[in-house]
Amino acid sequence: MESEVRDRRQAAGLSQAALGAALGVSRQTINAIETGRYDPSLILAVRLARFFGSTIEEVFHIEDND
Amino acid sequence: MESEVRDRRQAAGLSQAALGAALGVSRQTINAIETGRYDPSLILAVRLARFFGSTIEEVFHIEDND
DNA sequence: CAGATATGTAAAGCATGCTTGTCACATGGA
DNA sequence: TCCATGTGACAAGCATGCTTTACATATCTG
Repeated sequence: MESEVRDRRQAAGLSQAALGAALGVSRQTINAIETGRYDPSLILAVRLARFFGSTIEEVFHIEDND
Repeated sequence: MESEVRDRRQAAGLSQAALGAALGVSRQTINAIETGRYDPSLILAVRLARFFGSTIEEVFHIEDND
């Protein structure tokens, strides 16, 4: 799954660690999402979208087959 | 997490099994989501929202603490 | 009554999400 | 150079999502 997390995080001037801390997850989790190693849970996806003042559908680009 | 899945499924005149089949998951998974036993994955949440012609944020009501 | 359909739930097992700890590498500043 | 910061990745372990199988209950219809 592709996402705009990296772009939006960098636009906010935050490190992966800082974003993780702001959302209550580890920096490795942010890294894994940005590098596509796995998809976030629904709850974390909502937190990310809200943090960026956006919606899940805008932040995460979900294809038909994943 | 509360959701409108049950209401929207019934409005569509579908059984849990029929909805599961339409989305490629088991009827138990639909049941578990409707009864709140667990939250769907992000991908399944997107599939459900799209199936109902809506957005994740509209179908799933996600509080601050989950 | 018997059979079909819909729902709720449980157990076991596998897949995925997330944690902490750790190592490695790159870059920039004193 | 040395040190701090940022990033990528891996392993082990725990939590959660989803599967199949199975059992129970309720309702409806013949």
